[in-house]
This record gives sequence, structure tokens and C-alpha cells, in this order.
Amino acid sequence: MGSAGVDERTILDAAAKVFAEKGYDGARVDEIAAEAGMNKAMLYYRIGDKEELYRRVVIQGQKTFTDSVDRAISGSSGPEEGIAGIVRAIAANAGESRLVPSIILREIAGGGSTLPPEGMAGIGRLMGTVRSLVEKGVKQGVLRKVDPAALQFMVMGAVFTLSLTAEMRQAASPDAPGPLTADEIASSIHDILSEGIYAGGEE
Amino acid sequence: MGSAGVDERTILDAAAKVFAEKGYDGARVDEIAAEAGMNKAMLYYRIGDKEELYRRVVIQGQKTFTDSVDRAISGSSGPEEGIAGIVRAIAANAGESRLVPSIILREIAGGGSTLPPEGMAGIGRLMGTVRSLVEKGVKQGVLRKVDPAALQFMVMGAVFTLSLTAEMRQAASPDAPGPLTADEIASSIHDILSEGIYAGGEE
DNA sequence: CCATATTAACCAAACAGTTAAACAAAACAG
DNA sequence: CTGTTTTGTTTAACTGTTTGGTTAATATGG
Repeated sequence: MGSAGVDERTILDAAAKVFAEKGYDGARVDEIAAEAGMNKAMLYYRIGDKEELYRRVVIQGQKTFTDSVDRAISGSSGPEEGIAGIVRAIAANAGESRLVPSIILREIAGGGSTLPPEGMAGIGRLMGTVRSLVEKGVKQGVLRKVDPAALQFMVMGAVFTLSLTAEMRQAASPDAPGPLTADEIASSIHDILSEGIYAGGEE
Repeated sequence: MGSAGVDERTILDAAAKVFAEKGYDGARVDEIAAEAGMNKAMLYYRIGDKEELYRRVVIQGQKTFTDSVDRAISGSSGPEEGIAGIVRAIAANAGESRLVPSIILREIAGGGSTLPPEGMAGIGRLMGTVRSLVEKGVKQGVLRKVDPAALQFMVMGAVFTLSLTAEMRQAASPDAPGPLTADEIASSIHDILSEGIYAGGEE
């Protein structure tokens, strides 16, 4: 009766890696098993079929992601620092592991057609968090009345694409370094967010 | 010898649609054929195998995309308007058809591992264009010295993700509308780019 | 007729999912 | 303790189906 042998974490980590690299359809169940160092039948015995495997990976990834954003906001003194914290948290997250950005980007590309309900719910929660943070900042007079969705997806879109294209960009134009570490990415983005791109203050 | 019957455009359009919706691995050659209204064997007769089909789609999509960006820049009076034009062009492009954004996002998610060389070259060219535009603007004193890659991927990332998540966002939180049309997306983004998010001018 | 265009039918490989059997570790009886 | 049964764990081998790709036969226009 005692739980022994392989733990589920090993399986889900392997699954996350393969799903992130190849996408749901490109991922082979045998490859996930090999990555986890076990026989394919174990995956079915421990978790379930491919779809259930993917569902678990998405839920776990989303939790990691939204938790770190929530922590950044709750640990901040106000809306200004909160947004800076979100940028840093998302960048740090993507810097640590590209699995979640990759899976989220694929899910977005597919219009969320394969996104489990839990994932959809997580998106709604995160959007609400950002929106209320912006509203609070506007009320306090420290933030301009920007579109919360535009802000959120500018940050997420920029961080995810910058992280995932690091090697591609290097290969495409080796002379232009651009941001590579998580901190560099976060500060490049926050620089634009805080002062805009145009010289001479407000246009 | 005369070319007749089905034209290649029909095939590539159908292929683009299916590849965008399902990804390379999720796309079924039979489905592309059905979408194009013909027998699968025709695809092989006219174009080639699945890989070649995908290569052509990527090349065509990239050309559409970079052409519209180039047109926006060359039709602008200076770096400031050039960047505004890029944002508008990318948003308009994505608004017209989500196929290219979807394919690019999937390609990014996969680290470019399935990206044909022509695609990689197109990325390099676009990065160079943006970089020289920013450099020119800095020299003229109209742009702050921002990271060109960060700027480019903020815009692309934001436009692509906002376009592709329109329905998802609506479903996840129906009360918060957010930007939905191409113009709304472009102006939301450009608003943040031009003035930043913080109240009270430069921080 | 001849060249080009088009398809239905076919094939081999790859793949998700199953199963029966081997294996290991407790649980138990003497 | 020791032999035995029982329960839970792991896998090699198998299966049915799907899929990319081919081909031989058929239509169509010059």
C-alpha cells in the first residue's frame, strides 16, 4: 500500500519538458517515458493517458506562474512597485525555466482550444489581479490610465518571446547582443514601461 | 505545359490555415487537402511533402509580414512616426489574419527548431531594420536609447498575444473588454510606448 | 493520341493505449 | 526467524488505428 518507486514529480517534469519542446501533438508518450527513465506503461499506471498528462502539466505550470506573480504583488508596497515586481517575477520565472512560457505560447497560438478549464480560470484570475492593481494605481494618482490587458500582454509577450528567442536572435544577428539574462530582460522592459520610448517627456 | 486547374495559392492558403490552427505536428495532410478542396495526392504533385508545404507557408507568411513592416517604415517621415507605423502595421496584419501570428508564436515556442533558414534570415533582417530605426532616432534626439530587441518583441509579443487571445480573454473575464480590434490594440500599445505607464512624466 | 492533371486505393511506419506476466515488498502463518 | 501468500509495482510485447506518402489507373485538354 505504501507509495514507492517513481514519484509523480519525475513524470510530470519529464512530460513538461517534452510538451514544451514539441507541443502536445509533437510529443511522443514513449519519449516522455524515456525522459522520465521508465516504461511507457508506468505513465498510464501512475497518471493516465496523454491528455491527462498534459492537463496535469498545464495546471502545475500555471500554479507556479501565477503564484510567483501573486507573491510579487503581495510583497510590494504599492501599485508602482507591484508592476515592477510583476515584470521581475515573470522574467525570473522564464529565466529559470522556459517550459511554462513555451507551453503558454503554444496554447495562445492554438486559441486555447486545448486548454483545460483550470488553465482558463487561471488566466481570468491573473487578468483580474493586474486590472485591480492598475485601478488602484490610477486612483492613487501614481499610474496613468493604461489598458490593463495591453500592459499584461506586453509584459508577458515580451518576456516570453525574448526568453525563447535568445538563441534564435543570437543566430540571426550575432553582432546585436540584446538582453539575455532574466535581469537584463526585466530592466529593458521596465525601462520602456516607465519612461516610454520617446525623448522629451510626454508627447 | 500550360498551368491549369488548381493554383498553388489555394493549396498554400489551406495549408497555412491548418498549420496555424493545429501546428505542424497536429496538422493532417488529409485535412489540408480537404480544406483546399482536392485530393491529398495533388499536394504532393504540386508542392511536395508536408515539410515542403510548411516551408512554403512560412516563407509566404514571413514575406507578407516583413513587407508590411517595411512599407510602414519607408512610408514614414522619421523614426518617431516609423515606430508608430510599425505598431499599426503589425496590428493591422494580425487583425486581418491570425495565421501568421499563430505560426510565428508556435515557432518561437519551439525555439525555432523547425524554422526553415529563410525564416531565420527574415528575423535577422527585421531585427536589423528596427535596430537601425532606433539608432537613427537616438542620433536625431527624438528617441530614448531603448533596447531595440526589447522594443520589437514587446510590440510583436503584445500584438500577437492580444490578437490571438481575444476570445479567450472574453471567455475568461467577460466584464473586462480590453482591446479587440486592430486599431484598439495598436493604440493601447502605442499609448504605453509613448508615455509609459507612470503618472507625472519621467520618473 | 499525347501530355498534363487528378484521384481512389493502397502501404508501411509510427503511435497511443492495453495486457499478461515478471518482480519486489510487505503481511502473515507457523 | 523462515517459508508462503498477497498486494502493489514495473515492464516487454502486443494491438488497432491513424497517418504520411506512393502508385496505378483514370480523366481532361491540346
